Amino acid sequence: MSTRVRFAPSPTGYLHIGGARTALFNWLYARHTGGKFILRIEDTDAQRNTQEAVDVILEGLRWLGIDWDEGPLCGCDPSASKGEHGPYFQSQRADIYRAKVEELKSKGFAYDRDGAVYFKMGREATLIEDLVVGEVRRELTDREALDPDFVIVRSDGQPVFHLVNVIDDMLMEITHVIRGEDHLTNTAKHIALFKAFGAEPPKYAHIPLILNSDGSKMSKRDEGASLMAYPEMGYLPEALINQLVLLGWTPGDNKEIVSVEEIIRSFDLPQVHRSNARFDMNKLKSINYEYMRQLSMEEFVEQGRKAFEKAGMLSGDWDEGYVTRALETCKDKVKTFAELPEYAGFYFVEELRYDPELLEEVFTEEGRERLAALGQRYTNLEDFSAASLEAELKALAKELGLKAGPLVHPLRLALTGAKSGPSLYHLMEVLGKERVLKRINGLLK
RNA sequence: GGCGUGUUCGUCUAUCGGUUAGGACACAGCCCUCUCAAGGCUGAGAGAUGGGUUCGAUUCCCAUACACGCUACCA
Repeated sequence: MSTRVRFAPSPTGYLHIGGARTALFNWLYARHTGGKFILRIEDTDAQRNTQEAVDVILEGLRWLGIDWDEGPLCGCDPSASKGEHGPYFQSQRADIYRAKVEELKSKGFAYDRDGAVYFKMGREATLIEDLVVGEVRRELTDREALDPDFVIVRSDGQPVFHLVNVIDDMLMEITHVIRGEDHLTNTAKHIALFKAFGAEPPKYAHIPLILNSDGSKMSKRDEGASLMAYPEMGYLPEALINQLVLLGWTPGDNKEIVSVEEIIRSFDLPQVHRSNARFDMNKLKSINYEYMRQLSMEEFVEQGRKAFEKAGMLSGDWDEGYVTRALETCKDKVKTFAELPEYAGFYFVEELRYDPELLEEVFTEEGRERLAALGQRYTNLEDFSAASLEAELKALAKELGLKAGPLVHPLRLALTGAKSGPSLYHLMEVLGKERVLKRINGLLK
C-alpha cells in the first residue's frame, strides 16, 4: 500500500518553524517512500480562519520548496483544490462530521450530556506503537480514572480537534501520522476513535519539538519562531531545510551539508531522534554560508540586488552594470543576504558618513599623510584596474619602507567608512577613479 | 497532583557493552593575507546523580533530579 501522509496546520496567521519542520518530515517521508503528501487546513476555529492566514501557510511551504499532492491551491477560494479526498478545509466538512457523530451515537460510542456530545472511552491503558518513540503504554491519568469520556462536539455544535482530526485522517486514508511529540499522549484518544469507527488506526511517528536556544519553548513572539522570518533575514530555503532536518535526524558519515535529494534518499523514521533540540542561529548562518557559496555569480547578484532594493538602497538611478560589479565583489563574503546592505552600502551613497570613533582610531596623523601620498599616486594613475591599483599601492609602501597594511587601513576607511569589507583593490576598480579620489580628498580636507 | 517522553562538549550530534568518547557550529591561539570572511594547523570543551546487571557500562535495568509535553466544551 502506498503511503499517505499529511500536514494539517491551523491557520493562525503565521507558520511556526516547528510546524514547518513537521511539514518537512512528512513531505520527506512521502517523497522517500514514493507516497502522497496531503495538505489539510484545520480551520474549525472560525475566528482564526482568514484567507490571509491560509495563504501564509501555503506561501511558507512553497518558499521551502515543499509541494503537496492533494490540498488547497490558495486561501482565496476554498473550493479550489486538487485531490480526490476533499474538501481539504475542515470548515467545509461539517456535514461529514455530523454524519460521523451520528454513526458513533448509533453504535453506542457517543452520547449527549449538558448539550455536548461525549465519546465513550475505555478504561484500560492504551498501547501506542510509535515509529520514533517506540512502544508507549499510556495509563489513565487520575482525572481519566474518574471519568475517561471526553467531549467530541461542543454545546455550540462545533466538533473538537480530536474528532475531526481522526475522521479526516480516516477518510483521507492517511497511513502514517507524523506530528509533534506534544500529541503523543492524545494518541490514546485517537486510537480509540479509530477503533470505534471500525477503522484501523494509522501508524504514528511523534517527532521531537524545536526549542529556543535557551531551551525554553518557542512561542509565537520568539525570534525565528515564524517561518517567514527566515526569508526576511536573508536565508536560503535550502539552508533552512538542511538546518531543520539536522535537528532531529542525522545523515551519517559525519556529513552535515546535505542536499534535499540526498535527504530524500536516506530519510526514514526509525532514525529520527527522540529528544527535543534547540535551534542554533549560528549554525544556520554557517550552513547558509555554505549554500550561498554554491550559488552561481548570477544567482548571487540577482538575490543580492533584491536585498538592496528591499533595504531601499537602490532608489537612486545606479547603473545596472555598476550594481552588478559591486555585488560581485561581495560573493562568498557574507553569510546572509540581509548583511549585504550594511556590508556593501558604501557603493550606493554619494556622501559617505564616517564614524568619529573609527576616524580617531584609524585616521591618525600618520594615516593622514599616507592617505595623501596615496591620493597623489592614484591621481596620476591611468589604469584603474585592481591589479594596477595594487601594484601602485605596494610600490608606494616599498618607497616608504612600509608593509601594505599601514596604507590599506586609512584608504579602506576613506573609501568605505569601515574597517572591513570586500577586496580593497577590486572595490576601488568598481568605485572608479572619480569616486575614489573624491572620497580620499573629501576626508583629507 | 496524575500520565507520558527525554537527558553525551555551550549548541546540534556520532557511538548498535570493550573507542585516547568522533564530527559540526560557536570559542581561543597560530599560519596565510589588503581588511573581513574563507582555508590550514593547534587548543579548550561532554556521558545529570545514585544504585544495580556484567570480567567490563555512555550504551542494559531501577531510583532520583532536571527538562519538555499532555491532563479543556484549545488546536
